Amino acid sequence: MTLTRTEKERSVGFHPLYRQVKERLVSRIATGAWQPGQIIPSEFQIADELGVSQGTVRKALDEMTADRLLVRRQGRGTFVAAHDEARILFQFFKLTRDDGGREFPDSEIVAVEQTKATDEMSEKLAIATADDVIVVKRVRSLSGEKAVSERIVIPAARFPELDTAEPVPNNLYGLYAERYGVTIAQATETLKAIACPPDDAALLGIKSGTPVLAIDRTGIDLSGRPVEWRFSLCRTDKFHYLSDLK
Amino acid sequence: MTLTRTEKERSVGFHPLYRQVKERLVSRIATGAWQPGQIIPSEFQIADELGVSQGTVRKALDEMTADRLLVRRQGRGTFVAAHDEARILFQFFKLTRDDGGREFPDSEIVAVEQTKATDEMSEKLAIATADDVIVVKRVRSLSGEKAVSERIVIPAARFPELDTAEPVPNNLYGLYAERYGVTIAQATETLKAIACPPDDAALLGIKSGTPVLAIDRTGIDLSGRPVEWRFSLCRTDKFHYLSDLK
DNA sequence: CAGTGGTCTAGACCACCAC
DNA sequence: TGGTGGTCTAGACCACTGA
Repeated sequence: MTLTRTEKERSVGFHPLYRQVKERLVSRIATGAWQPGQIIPSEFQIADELGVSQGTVRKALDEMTADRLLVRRQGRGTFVAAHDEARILFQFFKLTRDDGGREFPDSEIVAVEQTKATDEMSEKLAIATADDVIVVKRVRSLSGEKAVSERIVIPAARFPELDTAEPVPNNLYGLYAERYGVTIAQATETLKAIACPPDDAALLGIKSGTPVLAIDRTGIDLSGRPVEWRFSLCRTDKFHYLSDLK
Repeated sequence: MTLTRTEKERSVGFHPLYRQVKERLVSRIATGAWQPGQIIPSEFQIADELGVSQGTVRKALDEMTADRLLVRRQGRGTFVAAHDEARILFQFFKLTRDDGGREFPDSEIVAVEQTKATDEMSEKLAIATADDVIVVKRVRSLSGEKAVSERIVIPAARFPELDTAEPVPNNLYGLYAERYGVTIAQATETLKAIACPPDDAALLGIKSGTPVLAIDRTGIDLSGRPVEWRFSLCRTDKFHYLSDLK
């Protein structure tokens, strides 16, 4: 049995067994041993393998479910959460039509290029200045109406050939997960109201200077490292950003 | 023992024991039997009283802690969460200085009056048209700088004499909880970028038409009913709205 | 030191699903 | 009908707090 509480661990800092189990299981997702959508072994199988009780495994799985890393289905099993559109709509896409209808946005790619990171980019992504980055610019629509103009910056080292290998899909987080094994586990967004610059105004079909919602998002992976920097300008004349405070 | 699973309950719809326990304990907070900041009985005491095991009580308390209704302190006991400034700062006040410093805002009251609800107000608060409401207008500052101009609407029936009995405090949610036994458990916010109207611009000391962040918030109590409607205009030249996506 | 919450275990039974 | 997750229980022991 590898999972145990040694005297040293006990003295330095207390890490409950179920957290050690959780760390192990998270790393199985992070390394790709467990793929998105795949079923994982039953609680008893994991418990036997790690030499702990089923209740301890359950507590680890419960936390991972709360973190949206797993999906449990009674009677069927436990599955690695996929970055499908339904999940993204719920977790990451907060812009909604004013009538309340929620839908996954369409995307129209404006540009994809690989360049050297600016100081700002390298700081946001915690990489070295002038490291290669891939920059995607696109316009997103809701119900056929242009709603968002955004620029997405990702480190080229973690996403080789994303700019050339294929057309950039609508669901980027799904691509990150399936093709590159990178799971966006959480994100931090900073919101401001600004006057829309001319270039984005032209893309969105609105007048330059119109107030728009500026969203500055940093996407974080399973190990807590920043993976993506995204800057979005959103029309809010017919749409709004939804924030639930709980 | 009052908590048990009868044949009828079983056939109609399954409600696990720990949820029944939770409902009971939540209602103790809702009715004021347990006051904010007060310690509640130990897990074993509650278990004995309700005729269930300590593990079942624990699961109910765990959920209530996740809902921020309780605060657990190892070695000391479990306490009813108070609407103190630290909690509000974390849960409800999302506007932050651009340098990242978080602080509880000061308030300067502009007007307090009791009037008849407009159609919009009565819809937001789920009350009858022309029911009495209390309207508070105030300007809030961060680091001494005016940041928010807002209007708060609450039903007069649930907050008798709030407009006259005392000066309106900075921490409104604390007043709701302590004086009126109304706990704001969660809120829904809708965000838009708009051009600042002249009146609010004057209050904030900015030019009319400047893009500002408009926040439309509905505050919900423990039973899920809307209790407060709040409309805020926020300067975002030196501040930003923080949203964590998890 | 007593009392509280936190962890871990073991076992029983229920609800749900697929075969 | 067997296997999965979900609930409930009982008991042991650990970690933390305050008197």
